[in-house]
Amino acid sequence: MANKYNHEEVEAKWQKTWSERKTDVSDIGQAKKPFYNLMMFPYPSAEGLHVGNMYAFTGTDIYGRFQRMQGYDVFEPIGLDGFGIHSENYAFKVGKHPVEQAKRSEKNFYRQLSVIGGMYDWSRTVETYDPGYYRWTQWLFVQMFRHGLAYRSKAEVNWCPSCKTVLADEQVIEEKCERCGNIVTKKALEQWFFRITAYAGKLLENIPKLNWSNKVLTAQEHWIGKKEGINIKYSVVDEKGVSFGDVICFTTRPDTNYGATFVVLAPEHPFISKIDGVLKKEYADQMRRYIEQAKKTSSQDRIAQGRKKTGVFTGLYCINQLTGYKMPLYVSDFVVMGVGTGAVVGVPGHDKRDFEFAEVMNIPVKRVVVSDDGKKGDITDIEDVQEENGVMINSGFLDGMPIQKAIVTMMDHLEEKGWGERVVNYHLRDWLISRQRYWGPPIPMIRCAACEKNSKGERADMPGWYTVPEDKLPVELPNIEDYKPGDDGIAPLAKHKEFYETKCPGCDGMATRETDVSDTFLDSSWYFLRYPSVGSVTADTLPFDPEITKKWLPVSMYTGGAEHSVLHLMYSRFVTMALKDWGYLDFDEPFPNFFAHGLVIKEGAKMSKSKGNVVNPDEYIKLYGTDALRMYLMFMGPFSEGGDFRDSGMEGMSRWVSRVWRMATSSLEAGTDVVASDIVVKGLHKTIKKVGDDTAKRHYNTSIAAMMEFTNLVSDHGGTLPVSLLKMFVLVLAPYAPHLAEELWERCLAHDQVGNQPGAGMSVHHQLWPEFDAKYLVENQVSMAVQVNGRLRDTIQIDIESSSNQKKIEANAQSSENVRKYIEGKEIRKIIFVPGKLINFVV
RNA sequence: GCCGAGGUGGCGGAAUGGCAGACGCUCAGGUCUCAAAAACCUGUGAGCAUAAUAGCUCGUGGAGGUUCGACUCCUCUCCUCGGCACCA
Repeated sequence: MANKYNHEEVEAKWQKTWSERKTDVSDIGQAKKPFYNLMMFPYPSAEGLHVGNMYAFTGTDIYGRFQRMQGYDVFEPIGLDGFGIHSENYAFKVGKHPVEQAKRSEKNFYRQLSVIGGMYDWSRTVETYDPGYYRWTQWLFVQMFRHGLAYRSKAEVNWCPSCKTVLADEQVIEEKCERCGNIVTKKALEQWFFRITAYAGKLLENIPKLNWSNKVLTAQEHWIGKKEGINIKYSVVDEKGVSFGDVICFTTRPDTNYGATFVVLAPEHPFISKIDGVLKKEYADQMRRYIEQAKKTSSQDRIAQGRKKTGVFTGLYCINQLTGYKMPLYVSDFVVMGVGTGAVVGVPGHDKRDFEFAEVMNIPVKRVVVSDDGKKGDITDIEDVQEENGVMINSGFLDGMPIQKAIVTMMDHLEEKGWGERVVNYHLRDWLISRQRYWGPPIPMIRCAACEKNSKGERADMPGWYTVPEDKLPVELPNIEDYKPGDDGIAPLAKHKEFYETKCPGCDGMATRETDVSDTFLDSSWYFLRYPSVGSVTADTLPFDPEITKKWLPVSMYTGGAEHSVLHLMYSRFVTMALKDWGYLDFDEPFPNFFAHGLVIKEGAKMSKSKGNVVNPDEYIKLYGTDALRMYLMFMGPFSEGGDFRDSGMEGMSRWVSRVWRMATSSLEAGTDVVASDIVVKGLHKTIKKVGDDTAKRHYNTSIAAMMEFTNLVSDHGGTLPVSLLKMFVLVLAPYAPHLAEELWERCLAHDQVGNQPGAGMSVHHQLWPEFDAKYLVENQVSMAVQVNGRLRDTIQIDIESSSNQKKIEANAQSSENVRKYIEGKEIRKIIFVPGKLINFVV
């Protein structure tokens, strides 16, 4: 059965051969035209490689192989993002120690990755849980601290009072603990943060320079969320006019300030502790009770429960200088401390949330006349509300002004008067690094109580804190048995004296190590810098080699899922910018080109274990082969959109692979006897062009369709090709079906030079992409559409030379019986002529 | 609520403002076979109509508009999916 394609045999043969011949190992040092083709790091969290991973990797790999055939030295690395909560949770689930499970996952993942046909450089893998890697993750933390970008602050964590444990967001399901079902509350802990907000401006500013899809760029833009506004200062008094200091409110709409009727503070606002002792007892008690209550529920929970906004009056007032109005000062948990200044000036006539509060608290509603229509200037339309409540109208000096102009005018006015100051705020929050968990790199910090007392420390603003000296890195994660997250939000490592007891780098006295580990997003925020340097002479002394980095970075093309639009991509950009500012890099954007691929679904439904419709690539590879699966995945739909995996479609692709095999083998058997018709030669050149153009654009589905059209054409014209043409087709096929193409290529070479076994350097994957000859793209004859009033009435065949001769085509078209039927006896008012395309008679 | 993407045959999906439905699946019929599978061939948007695979009408979520001509551009609208969200 020489004519039956044996995918198992062929694919195994080439995987072995490529590995032996180091076909895909990049020459990092000597490369002339480096092309760093990177896909997002997979995290080996579950049973193994998911078909979604394979989809992403295949789409990336085809691009890498195509670029290599364009003459680039392509480096396509692979590794595992194996630290972090996903891997840890999976280890718990299967009852294995995370260290042990990591080894098992690694083995299984690498086995699967080695059979999906990717051109991975297996000599340079990266695993985030490898001490040789996380040593440098810790080094990065140390740099952040030294440059003032790491600091400590209180932050809320999810807390299950029943399990007495900290939960990750994904373990909180509908406000309940995923394990015991109890309501999850919030708990404030001192934790480490990275000051990513210091780079908010730069992160935003660079966005137009990035060649990313709009979707991802706008997501980043919104996430950074630049807001230009003004901080307005209000003096606070009691009913007798005694001064209590100032409260500052941030607003983006100062033009509505004539309508301001109240001010609200967040429960955590520092002003509250300031006034607590001096307030009238009745107000102070009420306020304390309210704040106590508010602390127990997070704002997300309140929204989810649809609770009405409520608050407490402090007995104090803020003076609105514009109107002289005494605005009552409230405390309410709908105001969030982390947003703006943590204090809001309430304009119920122009803001829906302010209105809701005013309604409940019985606060008057005033509206301001701005905007061109002279009626309202508004974010939220609450006209109907206005009628019911008989609100006051206040025009002020902005009467009738367009909103944008009114905002600027008011800002100028407030600044002139010294009542406010223009500020820029961002939605972006600082990056919470600490995890009260086991499976991550220990944060490389040491705290010394003695130094703290004496106000000594590595940084003046953080007494008592020292970084672990660089030559003592890594701080290795000890292999402990009680690795599960424990009581009272204490990290597992905090129960191990032998781990946390250490000497103070400052005073040499007794000190303790930080026992939280870092966020898994930190691991993946710099891995792309490590890959090219793996195995270099400097790999043990530097996180990344300067020479190599200069040559290979930034990443030429980054491919991954749009679900990482904000977090991973933002963190990587931030880390890169910081490293540049510290002098380690000479570029500030890690991924100038990023392609977001779509998601795979199964028979119209999302894949999930509970539905039992998860596609395991292993089974399909066994049944149909890697190449057929690769091509089917790419054929399902546009790579940018994802696709619907259907078993019947998989069968179809498998059939086509067999057809290609038969076409090729029978062509080789027929040998020199085959003469290709013009139409086949033309078809081949058209296919080369089409597949080349579409692959570059990552329109893999239409590339494959074009290849199918070609094999259909061959089948209609004898079914065989001369070997010289077959070789060109095999080259076009190579990025998509690397094993099949390599096998056919070898056979073609053997056919060309009988008796000479092709050598290692002859791999189809080291060949250049075939050039099409433009002369074959030109048709002798074109078919032109003949329309009457825009409706198709006939098509005519015309020589290419005459296809732009309007006179001739008019005559030709009018001789058509069907066309005559529609124009006979009518006056032709106009003729639209598109050379080579159509002619349209307007009657 | 806000932002983004998208709605095309039985299905997945093709179409620089110029012949809608490429390619594949499905289904039906046929060839081969004792039979089946595989393979190959033919057909497959709906409707009208025909000796005819001559021709006609409708048709890209819906309603309008621009245009000789609209899946494609504009306005409004409905629905689906994804992201963000008391952001002041």
